[in-house]
Amino acid sequence: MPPTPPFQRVHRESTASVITRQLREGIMYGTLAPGTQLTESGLAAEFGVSRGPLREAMQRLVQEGIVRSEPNRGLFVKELDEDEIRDLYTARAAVETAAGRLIIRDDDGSAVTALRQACAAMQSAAETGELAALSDADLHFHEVLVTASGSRRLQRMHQTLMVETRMCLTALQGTYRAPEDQVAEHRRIAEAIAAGDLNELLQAVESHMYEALDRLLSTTEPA
Amino acid sequence: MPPTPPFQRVHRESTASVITRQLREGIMYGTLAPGTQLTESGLAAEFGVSRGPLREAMQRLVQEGIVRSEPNRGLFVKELDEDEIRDLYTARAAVETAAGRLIIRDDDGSAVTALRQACAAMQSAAETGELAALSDADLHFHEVLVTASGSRRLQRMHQTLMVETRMCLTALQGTYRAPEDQVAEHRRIAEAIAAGDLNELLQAVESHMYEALDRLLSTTEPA
DNA sequence: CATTTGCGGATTGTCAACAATCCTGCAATG
DNA sequence: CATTGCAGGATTGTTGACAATCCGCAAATG
Repeated sequence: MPPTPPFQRVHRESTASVITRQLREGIMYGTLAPGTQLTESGLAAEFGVSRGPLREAMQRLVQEGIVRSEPNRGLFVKELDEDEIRDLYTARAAVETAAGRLIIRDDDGSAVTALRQACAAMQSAAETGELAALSDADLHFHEVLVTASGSRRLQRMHQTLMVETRMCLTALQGTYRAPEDQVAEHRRIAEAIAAGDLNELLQAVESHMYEALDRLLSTTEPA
Repeated sequence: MPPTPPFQRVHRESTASVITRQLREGIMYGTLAPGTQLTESGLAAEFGVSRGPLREAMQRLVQEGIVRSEPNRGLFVKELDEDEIRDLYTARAAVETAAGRLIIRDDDGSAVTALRQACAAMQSAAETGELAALSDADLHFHEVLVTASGSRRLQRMHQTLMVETRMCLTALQGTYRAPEDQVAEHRRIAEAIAAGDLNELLQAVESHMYEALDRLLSTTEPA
């Protein structure tokens, strides 16, 4: 065989994958509001494909949990009530805590560097006052955290959870808070990991999620 | 409306769901060995359905991560190499630890009772020497643990992980160890939760997973 | 007037056939 | 002898059409 062929394998994305991704983004950023019915024939026409591939994409989204299927009725964008949001952040705490533990156990220093960089990015976004950028940097931090753990399964789980998180943020735009605090919370997580302090990590993640939850649910209708 | 109609709502399971479940079980218990190709036409004929529903079932399994899809080539039962197994148990530790934490935080006592019952079931299976029953009771314990946490997302994640766990156990039948130790490890987890001792819980789960991993990987080809 | 009953429209569920793609083996070629 | 080109067979990818199911609404009924 040729010694280290410098080409990367071509991989054409399947139609269903493309559709899945597009729909997912639409749901994430609110183009497809929660509760919206996703009619197969309509969407198939929009994407310019048959109903077959589209149905496959739907199956994936259903299995991901961001689309709800009512048999013989239709598919709907899942709505997140208060309990669901609570559960979402519980699950996030679980995954991100585990990721932090793995980093503490295995890291050679690169993970901590990446986390501090992510914090710095948040910091500069906070200073310039760009809230959209700050929000992106926020999510990016958590992505870095879980990616750096090296666990594919944690990454997969987290990806799904982040889609739902983005759904929440999109639905409730305008829940501002002091950007400095926001940065500080993340820095606390990063430094807990850097210090290898497990208990501090647990508390940092938990309180971070609790803060976010509190912020989200206070704006929701209290009914 | 009639006062409390004594009938429960009928809900027919979709064909894709039935097929998904059957295939999943087949994979779990080794009827479909890792690496096996799952040909659509063949399976469709076996199930007596068209390829449409079967493809949908496949999509679900792919998204669950227990079936691998090679475009234009086919679908294959996913094989678990050493790193995958390590990652699997890492993820399990993450989920079950989180479940335990939730129980410590929220439980009214019923969860602890259920866990102790599960331990008792293991104990009696260990005493009578029925290894199959012991294995079932083992898995049942972990199911109870996560179910009692009350988090739907943790449950969903765990379900997938347990399918893969069962795959491992099926593939490597005959990795025996002292049943008493096996029971003891679970009891340690249950009692850590009962005592509300977080650090003990973390260590109990971690060492339990580490034991299981060690047992699994020692029998694998060391290549 | 309240309840039931049947119809119309729309959507999902299923199917069988067609097109595109890929692997296998063999023969042709240098 | 290694490589290339080319059918043959098989499998997946896609499509459009048909059947089954469900909802909403209006007419019929007591």
